[in-house]
Amino acid sequence: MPSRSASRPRHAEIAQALREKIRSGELTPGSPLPSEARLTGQFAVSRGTVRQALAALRAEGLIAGGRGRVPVVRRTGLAQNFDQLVSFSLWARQMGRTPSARTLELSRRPVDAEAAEQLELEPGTPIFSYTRLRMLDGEPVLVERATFVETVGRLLLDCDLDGGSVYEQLGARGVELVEAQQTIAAIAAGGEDASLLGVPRRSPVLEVRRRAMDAEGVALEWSRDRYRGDAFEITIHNQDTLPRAGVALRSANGGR
Amino acid sequence: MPSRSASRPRHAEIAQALREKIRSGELTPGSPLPSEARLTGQFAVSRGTVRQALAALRAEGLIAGGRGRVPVVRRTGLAQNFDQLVSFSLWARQMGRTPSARTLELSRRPVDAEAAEQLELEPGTPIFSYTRLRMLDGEPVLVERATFVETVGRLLLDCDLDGGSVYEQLGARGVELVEAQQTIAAIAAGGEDASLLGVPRRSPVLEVRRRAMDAEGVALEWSRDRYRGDAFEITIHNQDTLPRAGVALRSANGGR
DNA sequence: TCCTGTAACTTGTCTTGACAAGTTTGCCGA
DNA sequence: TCGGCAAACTTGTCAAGACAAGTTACAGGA
Repeated sequence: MPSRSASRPRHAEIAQALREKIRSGELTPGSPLPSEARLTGQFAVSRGTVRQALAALRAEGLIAGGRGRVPVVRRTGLAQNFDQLVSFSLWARQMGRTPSARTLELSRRPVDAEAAEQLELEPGTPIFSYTRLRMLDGEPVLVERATFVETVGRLLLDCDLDGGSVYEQLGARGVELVEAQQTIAAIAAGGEDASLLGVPRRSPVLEVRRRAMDAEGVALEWSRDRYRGDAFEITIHNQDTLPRAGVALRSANGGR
Repeated sequence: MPSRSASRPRHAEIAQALREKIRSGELTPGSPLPSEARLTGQFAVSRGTVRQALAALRAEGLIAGGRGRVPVVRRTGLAQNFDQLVSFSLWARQMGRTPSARTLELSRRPVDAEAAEQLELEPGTPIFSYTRLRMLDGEPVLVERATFVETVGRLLLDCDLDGGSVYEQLGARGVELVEAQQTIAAIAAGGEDASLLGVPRRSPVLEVRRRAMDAEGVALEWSRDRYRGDAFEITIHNQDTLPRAGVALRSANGGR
């Protein structure tokens, strides 16, 4: 009977309210949440709605609990979002390092076989691709070879590739990448990568291949990033029986 | 297959049934699932139960959908549960390969400095550790150096280290690891690892350091796994703005 | 032919009610 | 004081129903 027309779903509001209580410190790790029955009263909703909100927090790993056990705060969730996960710039700034970039190439060309398969394009379809050398405090650490479908890639021409985060700039132009599949491998540095990164040939390099998609699951980007093996690690956090994980890049020698 | 028909929640059974239809190819990526109403009839449950099952598949990224839009299969999913994620044996069997193991060492000794920090133990506390060489179809691909806290490690003496999955065997003895933090790095193979894996020295190797915890978040295991770089990759799937990811090991040259 | 509006269908949200299964609490007896 | 047992409490599971909001299909008119 409540109008609630333009507002968000009730369960989302409740989840957000609880999230903020956790983030603000009102609920510290280890402290118990109110029981479902109490929350039902506090928010004046049915138990199903409360449970929907709690399920969201549980999926984020913010709370733990079980049958007969009142939910307990696990950690004060530091909001990791997609940008942070795949954006070198955002990550570096958050770590207190200074990121920079040098674009080595930006072109529009027919898609090659591999990218065609990953982006689900017909062979020969035009795409945009660039190669960038990324640096931390002036030291080269990453060679980035990205490929974008034409509709998105066209926007790259208006972006400052050597400036801020490409994802950020694309986001400002209405391109939202919200899902990605990434594959991590250890390879030996080839001649070009070795000289760009300033390491000996055949040094171990961390290769991350990324296929990024929009909300509909349409692949828009296909990239190969190559990190100096002596400078980078990738950490994965996963919990429960479900394969969900928080992923964070971490510099191996620098900040700990 | 374990009995499983005993008293598993109905929604879990439905989710599993749908998962298998997807994995078996009966439902291919792009094809629509039956509507909730139809599933309600097929499984003779209420709509809430069906939705609970679909929510699980959605969290795993297997299906997509939205209001008024019938769910659609996204991909034939791999990684399913924590065991698969960290258990070489389970993963290999599911991929149709034959895993085997050779235990090189198993000992009880005082904890070293690094493991003490990871396991949050006092320096000098006794722990159990082992080194295993893992093989796929007889070919060595992984050197595993694991450290367990004493209460868990003691159980290793009753386990068949060269037989099935250690996690499976520990699970049967009441030790449930449900959370892990893993760090992935590319390093050069040292002399010992190189000869064990049968690759040249300084070959690229994928190192996975793992800190595994029980439901209360207490660290029970600290391990360093080293995979042949030419044989293994790790794939991460993450979606939404939330840091959830499906993680699946995948053989680079062999399987698939 | 093209477009538009409506009806049917589908999923999202929310409620109420019930029982099962596990945990916590506190009382009582030894 | 200690141990065990039972009641109270809590979460997990499931049902049935109702309405809102979005999508699809189709008939009919311009």
